[in-house]
Amino acid sequence: MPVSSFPAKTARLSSAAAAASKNAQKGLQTKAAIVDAALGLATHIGLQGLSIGALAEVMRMSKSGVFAHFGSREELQISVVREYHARFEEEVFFPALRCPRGLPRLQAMFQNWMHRTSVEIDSGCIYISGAVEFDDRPGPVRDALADSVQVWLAAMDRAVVQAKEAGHLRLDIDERQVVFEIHALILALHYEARFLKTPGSISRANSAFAGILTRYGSPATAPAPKKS
Amino acid sequence: MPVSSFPAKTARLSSAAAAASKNAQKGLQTKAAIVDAALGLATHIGLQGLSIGALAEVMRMSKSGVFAHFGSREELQISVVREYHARFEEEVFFPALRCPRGLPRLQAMFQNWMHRTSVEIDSGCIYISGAVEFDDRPGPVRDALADSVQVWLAAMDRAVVQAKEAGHLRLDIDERQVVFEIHALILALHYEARFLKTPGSISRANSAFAGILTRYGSPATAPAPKKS
DNA sequence: TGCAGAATAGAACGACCGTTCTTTTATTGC
DNA sequence: GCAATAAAAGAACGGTCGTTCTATTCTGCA
Repeated sequence: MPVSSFPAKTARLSSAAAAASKNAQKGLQTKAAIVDAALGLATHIGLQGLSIGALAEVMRMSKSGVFAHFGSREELQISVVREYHARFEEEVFFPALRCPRGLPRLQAMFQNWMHRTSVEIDSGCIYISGAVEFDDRPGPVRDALADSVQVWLAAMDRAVVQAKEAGHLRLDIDERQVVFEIHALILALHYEARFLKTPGSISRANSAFAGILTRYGSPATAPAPKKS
Repeated sequence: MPVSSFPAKTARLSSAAAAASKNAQKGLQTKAAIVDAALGLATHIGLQGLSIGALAEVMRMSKSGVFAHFGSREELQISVVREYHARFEEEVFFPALRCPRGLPRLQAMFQNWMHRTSVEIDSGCIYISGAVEFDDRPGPVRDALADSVQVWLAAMDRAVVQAKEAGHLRLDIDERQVVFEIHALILALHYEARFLKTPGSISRANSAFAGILTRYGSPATAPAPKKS
């Protein structure tokens, strides 16, 4: 069962689904290539820093040629957010679903998230940069960003609940609290490694996660060993 | 002295040194008022979003009138970072120094930090927005930002070491690890409260801090009670 | 009071921005 | 292969940006 049902209206249709349903017109694959390049730019310089002129230069196209695919800069930004969302799911969430419910899946989700964040130490993360850029700038871009993040955090919530149900985590804990603390580690890793360039941040995030599992782990179960 | 030749040196001289040496001329208090307004703007829209035109409008001055005080936009941004740093110290760090070393001071530092972050849920924090805006944009603004943050994190490090020396925290822990986890809570609070508008984030950060103290607290001492 | 020098205003610059409109080129269906 | 249509280019727009230059106003000291 996919994690997201809500953003799939029409624009999501035009990016992924339509490419498969109808015979792929030229324009759609060009648009996909533009979004891909735009995502590459936006991760480094942010959604606000993303300009159509710079994007056109990367694509070796004219500004108006790029622009025509989206109709507005805002729509371009939303397309980038959706593409990022899709890749995040593909890379972090879906593979973890193959692990059994409970602690194994929760650990897989964190490990995949960590792996992606580690890569993003060099490239940047638009869930983090976008949060800063749009935190008091209401509008559809902000909504797309916030919705994507909420979907992922809700998936983490469910994983924690399942770990409780499986007896892997204590029953009296608040799953939101656990997810808050895990989310905090990712944010700190990004901040300290990408901005401050503090060495050893990755292992600090990992050992803090182990600490969380120990603290919230079911007393029946042995404290989760760090394996693999 | 013309402001144009080497803006970085002359502008810095005219901000701090001249204020102490000569009696405060008119221009200096105007400059201070500009920096104050600039800080107010930058916390909301970021250091990148801060434009001289908008700042001039707020100050009811001409663009060139504002500009002349700094010589460059970059120098304006640096002045804002320095002002933010000074206020952060004044509000978070210095008051905590009146608490005795060890756990009380560490708790005071965290509480002051939390209080400031709680206010910044509405106004924004340039240590966080600046990190995103300048994380791969090298230069003096980035350096000023990173240095300020490092100074504060180093002060937190010292507080943890002192808490170990006082026997309040376990001796085998890495102080950097503790500070990493505390920093993480602040970042998550800012993210979830300011961007996602998740209710209850403040108390989640507080209870996570209590958990950190419990986990790293000296077994000799009773687990730190949540007081005040 | 008057004058040097600082502080501010005003206009203009080149550059880039998102967007619109028109024209040309490429692709598709028959 | 040709017409219909989609895709891309090109030029231009009004706007904002940081910055520069010159002119004006204000301030402090003799």
